[in-house]
Amino acid sequence: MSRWEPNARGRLEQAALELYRERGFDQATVAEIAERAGLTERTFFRYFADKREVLFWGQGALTELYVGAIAAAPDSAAPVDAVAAALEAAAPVFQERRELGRQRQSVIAANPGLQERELLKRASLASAMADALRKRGVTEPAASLAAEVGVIAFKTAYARWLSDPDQQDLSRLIRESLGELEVMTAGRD
Amino acid sequence: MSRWEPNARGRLEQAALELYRERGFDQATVAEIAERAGLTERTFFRYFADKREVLFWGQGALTELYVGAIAAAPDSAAPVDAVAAALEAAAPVFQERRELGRQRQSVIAANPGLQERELLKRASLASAMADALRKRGVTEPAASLAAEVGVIAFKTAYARWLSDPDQQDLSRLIRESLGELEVMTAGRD
DNA sequence: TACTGGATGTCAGCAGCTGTCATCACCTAG
DNA sequence: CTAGGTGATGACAGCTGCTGACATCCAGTA
Repeated sequence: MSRWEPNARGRLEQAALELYRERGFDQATVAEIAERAGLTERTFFRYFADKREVLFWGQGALTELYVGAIAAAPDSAAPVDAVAAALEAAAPVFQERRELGRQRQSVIAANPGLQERELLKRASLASAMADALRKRGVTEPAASLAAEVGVIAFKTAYARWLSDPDQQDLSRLIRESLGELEVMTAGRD
Repeated sequence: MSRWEPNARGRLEQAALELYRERGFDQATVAEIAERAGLTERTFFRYFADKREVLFWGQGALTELYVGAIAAAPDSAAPVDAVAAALEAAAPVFQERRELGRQRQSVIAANPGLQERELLKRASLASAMADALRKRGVTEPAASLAAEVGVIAFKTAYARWLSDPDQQDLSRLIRESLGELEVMTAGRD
């Protein structure tokens, strides 16, 4: 394995996920990850801002997908419906990598630091979707609230979809979660 | 300032907030904080799990307040209403320390690491409230969704209350946010 | 006075992360 | 074919957050 092997980032991602699963996030050192990928610790930090980020890289591209879908929603769509359309547009990306998703989630679930990072990613997704809604003319606080509600619905649906092997259709679960939220908040005085 | 001055934790909290504001979170070292408080770095880490936690200590007691209020809500109250009652029950705690809240938030807003920690605290609050709802017989996913919705409403209301000096009544803002959420999710098909 | 327990100090050490500079592979112009 | 340029990687030094282990100190109590 000489210098300049292709796909350094991918090798680092894979090595990290493996080591985090084998010995736990805290017990795996960055030096070990880099070694397994045939690189040095310094190079790891050139690709990823920190030891956690290696599990979350790719969120950026996903965010663009959500934002694009919101922008593409028909003018007549209510804020929550535009968000719902975006969530469903992104669903296939997850459907294609269910097993990888499961592995990632089990690692994250075992470490509070990783949960923090995931929450931050979710928050910045909500913020990006709120931006996209504002560009459609939605005012605050409706834009932010719609985005946050969407993120909650997705989170709930995704967790159910990952944990129940019988569930096939992530989009359906997303719609169901949004429906439950509607029932929930309705009928107050 | 000899050993055994009282209120070590309080001195550390104050010194930390001061230093974080003076030079930024990253530039302030734990050794400096401890020195300003008349203690050592090692002692800092006996009181706080890490450098961030010093800004969030006290959440535990607050959580008990929320949970207690949910448990005390009348049996007839819907899940969201029990949560709303809890949020309003805790509001006075914040009303009493508006200026401290502002300072804390400005420090947190300037540092992603601190935002992560705040999100984690919020998530664990939501989780505790969902637990409390389940003890009232609320089933999933209604319990979790109601708790999450409540946290969003509080966050929104608190931000508005902090940033607008004209706003006096945090409870009123909380009710308004919940109302907006209701309008938001209503009327979908 | 002696003893005990909890709080604090001291010291050593690892691991995450960063700045800096050298080195290497590849590309292109001449 | 060679010289230089460019971007990726390595090597090294250093700071800081955080932890374990053990010593030390103060306050109360028998």
